[in-house]
Amino acid sequence: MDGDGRSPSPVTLEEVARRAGVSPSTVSRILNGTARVRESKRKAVERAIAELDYRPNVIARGLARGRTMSVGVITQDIASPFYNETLKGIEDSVAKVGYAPLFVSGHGTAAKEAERMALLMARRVDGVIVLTGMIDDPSLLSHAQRLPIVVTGRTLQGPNLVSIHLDNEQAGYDATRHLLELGHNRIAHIAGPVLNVDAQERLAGYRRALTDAGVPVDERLIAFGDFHETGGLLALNQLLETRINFTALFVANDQMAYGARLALYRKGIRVPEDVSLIGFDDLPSSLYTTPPLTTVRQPAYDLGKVAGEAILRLIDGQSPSLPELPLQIIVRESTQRRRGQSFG
Amino acid sequence: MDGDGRSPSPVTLEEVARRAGVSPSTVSRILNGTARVRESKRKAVERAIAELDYRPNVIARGLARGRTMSVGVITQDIASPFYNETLKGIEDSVAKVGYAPLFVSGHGTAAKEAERMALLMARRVDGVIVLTGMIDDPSLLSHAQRLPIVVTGRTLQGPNLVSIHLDNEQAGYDATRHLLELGHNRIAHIAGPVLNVDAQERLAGYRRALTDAGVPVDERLIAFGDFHETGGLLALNQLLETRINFTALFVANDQMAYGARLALYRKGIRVPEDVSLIGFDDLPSSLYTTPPLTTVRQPAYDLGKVAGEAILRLIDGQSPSLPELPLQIIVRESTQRRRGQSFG
DNA sequence: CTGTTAGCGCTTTCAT
DNA sequence: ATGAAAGCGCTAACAG
Repeated sequence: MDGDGRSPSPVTLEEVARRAGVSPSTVSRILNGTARVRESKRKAVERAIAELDYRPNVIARGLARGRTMSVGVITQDIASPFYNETLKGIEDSVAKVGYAPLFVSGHGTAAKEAERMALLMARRVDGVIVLTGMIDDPSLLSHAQRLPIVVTGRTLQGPNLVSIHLDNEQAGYDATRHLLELGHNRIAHIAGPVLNVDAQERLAGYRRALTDAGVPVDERLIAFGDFHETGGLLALNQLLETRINFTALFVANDQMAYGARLALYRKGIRVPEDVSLIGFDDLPSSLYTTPPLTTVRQPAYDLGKVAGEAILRLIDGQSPSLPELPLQIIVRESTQRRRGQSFG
Repeated sequence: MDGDGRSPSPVTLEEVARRAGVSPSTVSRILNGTARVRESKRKAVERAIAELDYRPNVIARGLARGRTMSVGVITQDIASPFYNETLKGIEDSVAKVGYAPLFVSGHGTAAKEAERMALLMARRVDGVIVLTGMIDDPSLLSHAQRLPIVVTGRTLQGPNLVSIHLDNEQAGYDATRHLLELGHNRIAHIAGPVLNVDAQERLAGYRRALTDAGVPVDERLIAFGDFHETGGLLALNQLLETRINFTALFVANDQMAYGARLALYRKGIRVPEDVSLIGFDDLPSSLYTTPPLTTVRQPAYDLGKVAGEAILRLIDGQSPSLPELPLQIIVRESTQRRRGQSFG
């Protein structure tokens, strides 16, 4: 067999026009609501469209209008459990007005991201959303000269560019504070990649909360991971090796928290009886870990929705209004009051 | 502020031609390697391209060639933890030859999928990959008359269409068999949605394994869920309510297994000491549950890779060769030998 | 080997 | 209100 039985050439606008006995421009006008058209012609055209099952060619339209009705989305990894919700939010918001998102993986390196950006520009996307990329600010600003950009996970202003930033520092502070309020004062932290801005901010919040509470920051209680499960597991083992005691643990994202939780399980250390554990992100499955994970909820879906709406406005030449996106602690069962002497 | 500082109109092929002192066709030929061109001209064109930082307009090219260099991908939910790996596989395989995937969510309903399919066709994608859709076979076959299609999760043959099917029945059999071999004979099953083919097959495998082993199938030991965590939790509670004893549990996917695992945890039923638990999919996080989950590994990434390669071949008018994609049991720590009298 | 000439399917002046 | 014509950026015969 030789799989061929290709398309009986799709119907074109011209055929519709011919069939309806009008000119192509009239059909176009009706399709786009560009101008008033006599009712009789409109009817005829609509009939022709239905009979022929005509579907406008979005590509051709894009060429003619200079708009492709598509937006690029650069992610670190399209398979990341966190960003998937965001992608969904983007899809939902842009699809509503006929836009299609083009998702590409940046693989977490600035070089790859630059390459992907070029690819998106070659496809003439009308705008691009960069989800916490590694690409540097100046490059972003320069790309913004050619097309609208919205970027998450950093604060950056510029013509044709908006950034959506969540207050990770404050959330890191709150997470740590939650632990402090439960009476813990030996609180370890598994941070994310050193170069990751979100990770840096969460760590800063952790330090500030400790300092504010008069608890000295013990650097030996801080380990670093890669934002993946393995990283959390490794970091926890490292923490354990230092033989420094701690009764609570703040992990910079849920994936690493899962890894840490397993490492704890292996050592027979119970959660939350022996150590309280708080994560960050609130992945869908964090509600179903044993015990369900206390964590900082990131509005992943809403983030996507807001980013999608923002890029649409930018494409429209308007300046988007960015609603506040709160980070919120979700207390579940992996944290509890410290047994023995209480804090403060 | 009014975000506008739009693109200084991208360089076109014609400008390159002018600058290099050749005709547009020559530039095109060089770009596409369509014909031999004198070395001197090639050099001149290459210089012009570099100087102008020219990027071919993929859209215009698509219009002219009748190929858009993009493939559509219909998923149930682009945020599903299972299919994300698959999407990545698709992206990796098609991006290699300059193709871009267009991911759209079918929301698990035939109607939505049909709408998405129309959308993809309006964008003139060169082919589409349907990941276990709800859309019926005849519709699929009919769409295949207009463009190549590869579909997963069902067996279907046709011109311009190939299906990639994994042997879920056998895997369901193997999973149950694993439990039987550990000495269990009161084995419950949480199945997926009744209308889902994969779910049906896994259930059939479960029945066959039991029957083959001379263990009567007890319908009260079978509950149904929605393939999400909640569904697993609910189904397990339902199972518990019937007060029928079981010492092992085969759950039709990992997400529901997580839910069931939490329900067990809440009742103080230990895994694997009191009940052995085996899931299906091998989601990345199943390696990090407590205890790590025994499950059936689905080659999600490879599935995407194979699907991507297949659609490319189909687009090329060739018939793809489909490698076997094995489903394999991964024994971890959530299953163990039944205590007390052993089976057989 | 290379330039000229038509389109690809649609939108958009510009007339009428 | 509507048709004719030009053009979006590129490719692909068709002639040389």
